[in-house]
Amino acid sequence: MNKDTSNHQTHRHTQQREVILEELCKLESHPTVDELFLIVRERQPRISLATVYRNLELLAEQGVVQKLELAGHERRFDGWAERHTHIRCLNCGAVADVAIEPRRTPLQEVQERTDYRVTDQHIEFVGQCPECQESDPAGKP
Amino acid sequence: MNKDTSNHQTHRHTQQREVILEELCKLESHPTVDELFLIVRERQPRISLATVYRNLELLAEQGVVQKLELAGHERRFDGWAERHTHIRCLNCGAVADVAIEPRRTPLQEVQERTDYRVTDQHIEFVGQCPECQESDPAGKP
DNA sequence: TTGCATGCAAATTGTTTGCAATCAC
DNA sequence: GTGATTGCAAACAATTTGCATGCAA
Repeated sequence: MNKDTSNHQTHRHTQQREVILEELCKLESHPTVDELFLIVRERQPRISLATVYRNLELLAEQGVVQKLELAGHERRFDGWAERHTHIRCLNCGAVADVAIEPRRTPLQEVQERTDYRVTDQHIEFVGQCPECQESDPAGKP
Repeated sequence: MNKDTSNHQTHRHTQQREVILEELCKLESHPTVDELFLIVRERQPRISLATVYRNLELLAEQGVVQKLELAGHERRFDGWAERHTHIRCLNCGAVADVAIEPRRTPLQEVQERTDYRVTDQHIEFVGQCPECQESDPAGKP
């Protein structure tokens, strides 16, 4: 949990990390870790699932890719690192991008902008509660 | 996945179900299943975690309570069944309500309305993708 | 040569399921 | 009585971790 503020980590450039990033960026499908693992394994047959997890987390921490933690579903990753809005299909679970600013997000507006039949939205804000701010006035935990 | 349209289920009125609902409604904390289990167990010492899961799912299906599936976190339940916006603390994980209409949800607006230090938002829409709509023109799966 | 990164397997966590016993109707 | 519901334990799925080995710098 404790991040060094002076961010001079020695991250090595490994085959595995490169292939994972490359394959993720090729996709528009916002794959799950397992899906990406299967794809990467075609180029790196000895790679392990744990390595894919570890590298995706690391790349997300660096802001190179984006981690999507969708309501009640497995983690997915997005080669497009900028925060943007997603839409998930109730039936097949597919996740797609929605071209909409997060500032105004009415359900109907999304409906108009996609070919989805939009039925629900999950909106959650994250921050520091008043109690936690007191015990940590600085900011980052 | 197949719901009978004519909704004449024979739901029995059990002690367990009653206590679960009662204790959930007493709380404003949006407890996890496990948290609620511990509370309920004080009144029903022999109750099992599986029963709490089963009943909460059932009550949520009936629209009596609300199931919260928060980005990347354990399931939580809310005795207030109407859909509304939540905010979660980065540090302690506590989930609170935000008095704001889901229609307009800018991060700053939430910031103004709560004592949180708001740092992020997760917005996800759910619906049926075009492909799934074709194979199921009716609506509900 | 040094220590970060990997592969593998085992551990964890949250949730679901099978099944015999129980209890509401 | 009958079938929905329970408790229990085992199964499951997604993710994480420990550790000896490997490989980039």
